[in-house]
Amino acid sequence: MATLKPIELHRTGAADLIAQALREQLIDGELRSGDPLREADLAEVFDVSRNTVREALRLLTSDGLAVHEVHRGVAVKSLTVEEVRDLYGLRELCELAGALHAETVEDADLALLRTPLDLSASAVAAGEGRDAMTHDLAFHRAIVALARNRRLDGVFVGVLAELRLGLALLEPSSLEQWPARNEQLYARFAARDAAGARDQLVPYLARSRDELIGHLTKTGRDA
Amino acid sequence: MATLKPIELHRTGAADLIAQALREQLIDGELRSGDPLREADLAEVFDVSRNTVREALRLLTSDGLAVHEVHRGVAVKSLTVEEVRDLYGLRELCELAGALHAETVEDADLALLRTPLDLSASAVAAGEGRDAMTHDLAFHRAIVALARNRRLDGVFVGVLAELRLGLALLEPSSLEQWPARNEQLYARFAARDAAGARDQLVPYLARSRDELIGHLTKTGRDA
DNA sequence: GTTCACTCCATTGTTGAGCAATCTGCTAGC
DNA sequence: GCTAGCAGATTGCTCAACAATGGAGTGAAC
Repeated sequence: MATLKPIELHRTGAADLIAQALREQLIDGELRSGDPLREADLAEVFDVSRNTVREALRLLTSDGLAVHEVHRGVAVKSLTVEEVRDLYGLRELCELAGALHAETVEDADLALLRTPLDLSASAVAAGEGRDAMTHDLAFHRAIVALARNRRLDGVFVGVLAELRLGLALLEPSSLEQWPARNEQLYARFAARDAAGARDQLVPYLARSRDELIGHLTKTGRDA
Repeated sequence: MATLKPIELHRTGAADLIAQALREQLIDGELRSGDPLREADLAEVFDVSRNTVREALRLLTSDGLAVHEVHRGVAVKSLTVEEVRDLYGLRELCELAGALHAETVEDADLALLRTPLDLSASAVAAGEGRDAMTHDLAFHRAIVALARNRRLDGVFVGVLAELRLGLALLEPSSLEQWPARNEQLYARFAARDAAGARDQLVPYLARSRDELIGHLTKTGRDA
């Protein structure tokens, strides 16, 4: 028998499913920063036992999406300005690592950059803020993936998930400028111009960071 | 009353304590890669309930120190060659980010580099392999800390913990060359020479990586 | 002798109830 | 107004149970 299915079946238990469901709600901004995640409530909502909920919450906290204080329970994480700065610093590191490989990018890689870009642009056009952001971030994930380092990809995914906690609260209008900027960035990759990509990326991220920080300091202490 | 204690008491529950205890055993190499972590056994050893053990194991797996397969339980992670390569890639990124700040390093920072260096050297001289490695890695953590990005520090700590899974199996004799190389690296920082630090660091890490990979491929498939 | 099917057992997945510890908000007393 | 202390709510952890699954062993069929 040939090795028919090298793919992992990826079966998951209830705790993982619940953690995933919560992750999506966090990312969508349905749960606001600071909201408490009460075990009993969640147990009832998802119709599982409290123990299972606890496991799910442990997963979320080690993702950095929630914080856990002993005897006070778990709450949706609030990003401080400091943390946003650090996250963007790390994000820059990841994306620059990908941009380094712009010189040797292959056509197949280029296609992987192109697809989310188009999806993001049409989502913006359609006013679908959530999808627009999802695809925009997928574009950036594709950039990081150029480094061909899975661990790096994992770090980046974590960074984005946490950033999205804050990004979800931005005005939808903020998204409108993204497609054009992403397009410029893409052009540098298509031209195999690593230095150009780098020079494009750094101010791009700085602007995005400052926009988020500005929003945080405006609407309240943290978010 | 003045703000007497701004420091967080950092109280921990049983699950965290157990996770920490296991982490230390993993780092010490007392638990070999692939060893199963059976819930019932651990519950008895630590004298806690199985549920608490489960929570601790969840923490370990999300640290990347253990792997979890549904209905098959948790086992100490085995590093593949591929993963070691990725981990070192990420490690390089982190340390280079720190090295970038060599230009502006302050005397206080320099002291933070110096201390673990000396400790490591004397541990090597005393033949204390485990301590030598601990302090050696603390030196590198201090390098990364120069970037003043806590999130980056966190990533780096995770990378090192995972790497240590494999490093623990190296021959003690491998450590003997480290102090001299660390000393050279330190000299570059003391001279505020970022480019020099960079040029020192990259081959340093490459050697370390290849040593570990060589050991892995020699002693068995993975470790 | 190999292979397949079946059974049995160890282990994990999840539940539900229960109790101690701790936090929080409220009330009573000064 | 302030503090002490008293519920009520919530978390931390335990215990016992049972279902689901995986793996090892057994034995029959080829």
